[in-house]
Amino acid sequence: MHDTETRPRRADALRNRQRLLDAARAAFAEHGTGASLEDVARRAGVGVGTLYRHFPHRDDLVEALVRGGVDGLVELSARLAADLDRHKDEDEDEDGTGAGGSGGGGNRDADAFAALRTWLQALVRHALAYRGLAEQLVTAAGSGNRLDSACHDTADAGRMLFERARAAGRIRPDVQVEDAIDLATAVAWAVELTGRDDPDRLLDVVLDGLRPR
Amino acid sequence: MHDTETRPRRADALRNRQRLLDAARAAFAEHGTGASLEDVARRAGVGVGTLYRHFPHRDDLVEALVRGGVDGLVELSARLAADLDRHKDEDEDEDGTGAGGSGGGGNRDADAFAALRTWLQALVRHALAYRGLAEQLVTAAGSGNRLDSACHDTADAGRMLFERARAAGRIRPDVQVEDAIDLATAVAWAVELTGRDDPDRLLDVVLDGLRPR
DNA sequence: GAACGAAACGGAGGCTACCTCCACTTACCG
DNA sequence: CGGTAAGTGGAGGTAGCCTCCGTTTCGTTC
Repeated sequence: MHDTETRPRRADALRNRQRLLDAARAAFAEHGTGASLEDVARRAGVGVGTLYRHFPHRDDLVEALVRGGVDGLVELSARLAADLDRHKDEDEDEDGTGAGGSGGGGNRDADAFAALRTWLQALVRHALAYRGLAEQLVTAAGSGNRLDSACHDTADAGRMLFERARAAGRIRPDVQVEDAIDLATAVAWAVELTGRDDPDRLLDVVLDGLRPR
Repeated sequence: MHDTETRPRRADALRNRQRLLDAARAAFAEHGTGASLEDVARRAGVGVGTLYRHFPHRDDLVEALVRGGVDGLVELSARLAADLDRHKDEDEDEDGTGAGGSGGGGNRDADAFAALRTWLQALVRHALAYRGLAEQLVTAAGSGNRLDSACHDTADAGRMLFERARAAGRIRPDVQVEDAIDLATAVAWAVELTGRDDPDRLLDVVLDGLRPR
């Protein structure tokens, strides 16, 4: 194994890192993820060199700001999946049929899709946190970036719900998680650029499209 | 009325304009619509000043390059609509029922939707002509740009087919043409950035979502 | 075919942003 | 304290944007 011996960062470094994050949050909120990095450094009261030391690429900065949101999505997915299991157990307790197959149980199947829906809505909201973020996210996916790993986490979280919905027979057979996530992100992008007010209507169209006919 | 007395452009101006368009086509093909305008001027063997004289904004250049495609979309829409009318007449000749209402005639209704599908596929292909074009297009829509008018033309062309499909009962009541066009463009965007090979599969998901349940 | 005015040209120059590099400062440890 | 690795800052090179205006060229008129 590699020597991952990591001694604690110096106090000033920690302080500056935090200042940079705060400054970036403000700058991105104002100008989108494309905001000037020199401006970020200026707001943080720090030289550009320091910024690039802490965050070599813009994506690293974006990742740090978005990390919390990603964790939230992962957590949400876990919670929704757990709810699904709980309801499933209750169903079995209540009527004892071991019917199981992908054809029948209306309520539970509907819930699997509803859970996916809830999660994808959250994903869209997440991608709308900053202007330009949606683009940043799709671009990062598969680029080995720091942001890329965030995308992986998101994709895994989504997959869990997606496969349950699929097992419940609520997903077109020719569609993959990646399709669902990319479409949701694309919806966020469209909403962002056209200044629409309700992301969910567009997303509902996509969601309907995910279902089999 | 205004004095729109327009005397013919000078020969060198015409020549340079053409060179700029050729250069831009090449540069955009290579680097997307975000290509360096100085590079475009260089390729055209012309000073930047000349470029900006002919095309004050990047959008003007994009619009000029894309005009042909837009006209194609308008034409396609007209042709598809005409075909729809022709088949409708034939149906009436064949079985004489004036049933008309939006509920029944399977074939004709399906055709109205198929026509919309064909057209939206063409729209996606159009938005994929250059990297970055999809974004350019949604951004321009509603900005009074030169490109904006191209978007209007496109939207009008789409509306014609869309409303026929709606009249045939093949469209969810809560969806508008703009939604369909924006979603198609968003699909183009996603395809562009994720490097997918077949735009039509993603688009089919969206198309299914446009239909009522 | 020379001369003239309008039209068109070109590119220097002033911005802003990106990112690197390295001489300098500073926190931490002994 | 003093040594040193860790951290800092910002000058400077590159590139792209767009404007401005002195110079060139076209087309016309006599």
